Amino acid sequence: MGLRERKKEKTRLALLDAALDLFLEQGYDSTTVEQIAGSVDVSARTFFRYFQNKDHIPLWFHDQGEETMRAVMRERPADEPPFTSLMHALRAVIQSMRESTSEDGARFLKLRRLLETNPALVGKSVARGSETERRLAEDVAARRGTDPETDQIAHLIVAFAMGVMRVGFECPPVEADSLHDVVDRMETTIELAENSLRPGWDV
Amino acid sequence: MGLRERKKEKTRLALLDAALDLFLEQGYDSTTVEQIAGSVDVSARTFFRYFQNKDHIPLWFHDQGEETMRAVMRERPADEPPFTSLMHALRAVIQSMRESTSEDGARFLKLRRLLETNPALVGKSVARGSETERRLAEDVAARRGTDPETDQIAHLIVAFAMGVMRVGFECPPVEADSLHDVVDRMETTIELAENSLRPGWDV
DNA sequence: TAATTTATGTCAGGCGATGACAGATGACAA
DNA sequence: TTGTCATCTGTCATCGCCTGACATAAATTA
Repeated sequence: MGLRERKKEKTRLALLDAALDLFLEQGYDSTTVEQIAGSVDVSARTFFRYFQNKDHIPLWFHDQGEETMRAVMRERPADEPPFTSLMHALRAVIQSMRESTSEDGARFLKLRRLLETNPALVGKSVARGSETERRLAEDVAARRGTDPETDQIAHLIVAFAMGVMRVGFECPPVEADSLHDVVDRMETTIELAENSLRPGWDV
Repeated sequence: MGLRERKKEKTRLALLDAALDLFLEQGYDSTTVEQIAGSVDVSARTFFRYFQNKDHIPLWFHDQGEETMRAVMRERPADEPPFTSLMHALRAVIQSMRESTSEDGARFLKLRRLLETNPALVGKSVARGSETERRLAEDVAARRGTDPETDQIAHLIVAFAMGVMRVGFECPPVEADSLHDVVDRMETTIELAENSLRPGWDV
């Protein structure tokens, strides 16, 4: 990895951390992009070269999560019920969080604190999830050998799975959460969901 | 109803219709608030007195839907399983659509066409739904006599119900959809969901 | 070292959104 | 009808997000 790439990665993380800290200090809305960029000695224009827009700061982990989930989905056996595969994918996401560096873990916890104090951001996070949902529905439909446009069951499977994910991450909104707690709770939520569904509903 | 109120309602609908038509003609992003306001002979500032922001145009039906759902939820018997009540509430929403004026019906169909051509708007629509979801979860928790902050099942019930709603409304994205088709499909989706869940899961 | 690629800063500008103020318009009572 | 009051509206100024265009500086490659 050349100097150029290392510098870029460094700047990206610096912007991310500066933004998260500023958001938590003085609120999301009252923090301007100029402030974020300024505290890393970078122009505002450059900020937008690293993040598509201001919202992408609190949503950057979504991209990681989606990538992980889809990768796992491709690896699961083709004859496994899709919802089961999705739950495995979910477990993989939290597993990768468990194995993440302490810096990434800290970022995630900051993010959670940010989302708890700012419901509007939860909405934006969910909005981003809807794109993920569409892509996952395509994956599921492909596995089921159906048309992703018309296969309601495929969409329902994914919608339920993402619902499980959201509930696991967001509820209950513990104040001083540890990464470990989040992970454990997700496991609980998954079991709850699996017990709620009729066996074989997603074949 | 005085002249003042009638005028306001007229302006609101005029803005709504003008906006929807412009969005469909030239795209959501390339339509400015100034254009919308201009085509109704109103200042841009006034637009923002009728709609909180540009996004509220495609999301105005959400408010109606949420109101209907929560009203139905309050009327359902307290000992009915919450998910069942939510499905009744969903049916009430589409029933109210069935009974709506032809103008309102036309607006809804325009909206659907708009959402189909603009995935980003689906995201924003879902984002708005997340607030609804939180409020509904509080209602469900209240009925279950639990703490809405910690009752994961309440959140899961609502998350599943809203998933059913989204799938019913959005999938499949029929080109020239009639209001009747949308309504029928929602009924199918509801039955699909009810058959997927284990009886008594939501008590 | 020279040539090429890529990242950054600066500048100008559009668009969404809000506060403040003044003028127009409908509501209402004398 | 008239005058008062509440409310709606337009104008203006301003902020913040975001983008395109261009020049400069830095890293890569030959």
